[in-house]
Amino acid sequence: MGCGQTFVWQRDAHGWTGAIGRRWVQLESCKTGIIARRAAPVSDWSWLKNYLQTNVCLDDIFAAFPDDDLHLKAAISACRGMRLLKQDHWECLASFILSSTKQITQIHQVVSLLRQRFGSRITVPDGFPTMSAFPTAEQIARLDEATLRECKMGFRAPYLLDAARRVVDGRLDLVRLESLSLDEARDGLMQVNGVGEKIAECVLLYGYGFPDAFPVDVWVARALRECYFRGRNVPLVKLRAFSAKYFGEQAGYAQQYLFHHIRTRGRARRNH
DNA sequence: GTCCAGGTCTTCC
DNA sequence: GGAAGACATGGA
Repeated sequence: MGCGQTFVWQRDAHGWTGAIGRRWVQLESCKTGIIARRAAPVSDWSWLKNYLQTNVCLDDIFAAFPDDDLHLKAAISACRGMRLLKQDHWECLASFILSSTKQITQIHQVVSLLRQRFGSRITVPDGFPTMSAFPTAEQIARLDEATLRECKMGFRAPYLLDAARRVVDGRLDLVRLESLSLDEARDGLMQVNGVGEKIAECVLLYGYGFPDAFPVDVWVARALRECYFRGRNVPLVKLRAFSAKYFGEQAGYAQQYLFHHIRTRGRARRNH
């Protein structure tokens, strides 16, 4: 949950607490799997299984990676079990619009402010802090730029507003993108002001499950240059072209493991 | 105080 | 079509 795909989960003494849609959830890993707790008893957990993509066999994913890639092998062993999530389309798009040139801790802050101020309150168990859902496109579209800027999102405010209004008035049909090819879906998302190739790929990977979406951000670019180009300053377009060919049909998973590995490795170094 | 962060857009050549 | 600068905010 701390792997940069989503910005809603908070770690506490019992694991991770967050909301999937309007459902408050607490997740705790144990030897046999994951313990999930909700505010009230439930019998149907299919929405959580879908979110966590528990039906995906990671060994099959790893088998599709390039043979004998020691960098990928190291990244996998550093965080074995990490999965790509299947998030809500709108929440994912909105969150990544807010992500450009912001540190991940700051994205969490902005998303948290947005939820608190404009999202609908959701039910939490007694004794737990209040929580709100991520505001819908309709809730955002009703606001103005100045109000959004109060959530510390700066120049990204008009971008978020543009996205929300496109979704509300139908110019952007987020459901329809599911049935398109990766290229077509990416083009669709990039109609939104403030959504470039990188943000579009993030949404298509974390919100739609396109297996070969491959966001190249500063971290992934750093990892690619270091691992596959001997640290040379290879331009972004060449890195993208290389990735599209090299990593294969499960490139998105390769990206996520490389991203997580280079970030956590850097953190470990700084702590020494 | 300075640098830079899960980028993108605009301007200028 | 590619390089350079602008854009808000705050963590490190």
